[in-house]
Amino acid sequence: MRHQPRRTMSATHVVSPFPRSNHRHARCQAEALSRAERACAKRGARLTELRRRVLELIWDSHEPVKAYELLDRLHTRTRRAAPPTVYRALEFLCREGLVHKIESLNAYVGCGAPGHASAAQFLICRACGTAAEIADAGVSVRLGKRARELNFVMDAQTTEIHGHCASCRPGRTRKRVSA
Amino acid sequence: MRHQPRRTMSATHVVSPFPRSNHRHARCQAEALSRAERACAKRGARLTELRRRVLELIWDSHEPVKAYELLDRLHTRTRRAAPPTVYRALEFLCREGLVHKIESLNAYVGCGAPGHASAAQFLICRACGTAAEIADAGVSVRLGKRARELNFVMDAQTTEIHGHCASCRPGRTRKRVSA
DNA sequence: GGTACTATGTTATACTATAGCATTCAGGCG
DNA sequence: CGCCTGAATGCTATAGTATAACATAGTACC
Repeated sequence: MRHQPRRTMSATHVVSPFPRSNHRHARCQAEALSRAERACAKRGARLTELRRRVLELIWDSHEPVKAYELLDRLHTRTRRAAPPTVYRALEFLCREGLVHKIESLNAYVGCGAPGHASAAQFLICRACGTAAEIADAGVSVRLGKRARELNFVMDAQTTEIHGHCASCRPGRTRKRVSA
Repeated sequence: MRHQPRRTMSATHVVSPFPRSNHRHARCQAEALSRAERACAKRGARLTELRRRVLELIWDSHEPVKAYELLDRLHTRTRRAAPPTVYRALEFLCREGLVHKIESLNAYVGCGAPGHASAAQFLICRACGTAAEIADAGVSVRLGKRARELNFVMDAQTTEIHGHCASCRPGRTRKRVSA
């Protein structure tokens, strides 16, 4: 679990920020994998070679990836993977909280804070495709309150925000972050 | 636009409540259609016979409907509709704010308050499938604030909550609402 | 009536996801 | 060790969701 340095503890964590153009993505990806290793070890979940490879492919960038793109990139010299292969790996990774599905895109993105208690919200740039993950407890608590008022028992929430990130604001020269 | 009677004006509207088992759905549906007629008339949008029929089918219940279910129900004695027919109608209805797509279900549900300014949130019951729509300005404003902190320009937000509605709470005899 | 535009029809196909069954692999246990 | 069991993967087929591209028909406006 990674915390941003903040002056005061707040209810909002930026779990996965929009990466700076100069960020060392290799390190970012390696850290994600090692967090995943540790999380699985702790829980006795089996992060097999295949699952690890899929997770690594997902962390190749900060853009949500389609299942069939993963499939294409999974092939070895000898053989080509079939859809259930990747969907099963994705199911595992989502179940273990290592990956989130972005429903509005039918795509998958690595979770910046596996094991994080509260619900996540995503900001997705229409221009560069990058997704940032935040965890604003205020939002989830408030949604929980609204649900309770309707006698609704909430067990999952999905919040996805589309728009333009700082690097892709209209009027700015589009500065696509490579990873 | 329909407001619930409330003691105090609040930032949260229940746009489409979970219907009571005794609610007169025919009236509910008719009102939705007439709201749609008026909204389109005001904006000069053409609510054609086909589009109206699709909207009516969507309002046959408070459960989000799949595009292919609509397709099945659209057939006339003579001919069967093709996918683009229904997808185009759905595109229009969504564009005009008469229908919302529930991304996590790939399904479509009527909007209880076309023309409503702020973003909507949905509560969807896993048991009976019914979806309620609320518009909690607090949630959307807060998300907007979070976005701004990241220099993100938001232009759409999706919030979907899954769980169990009052009629389907565990321990209660499941009381499925017909419409 | 002609023209431009919008809407619908139609065929084909792309994209997303799962069912069902065979095979392989890892770990527990006699 | 060899057997058993359950989990993981391989594999084929198919279900489910959505759009491209082009033809035709309806509508509005002059």
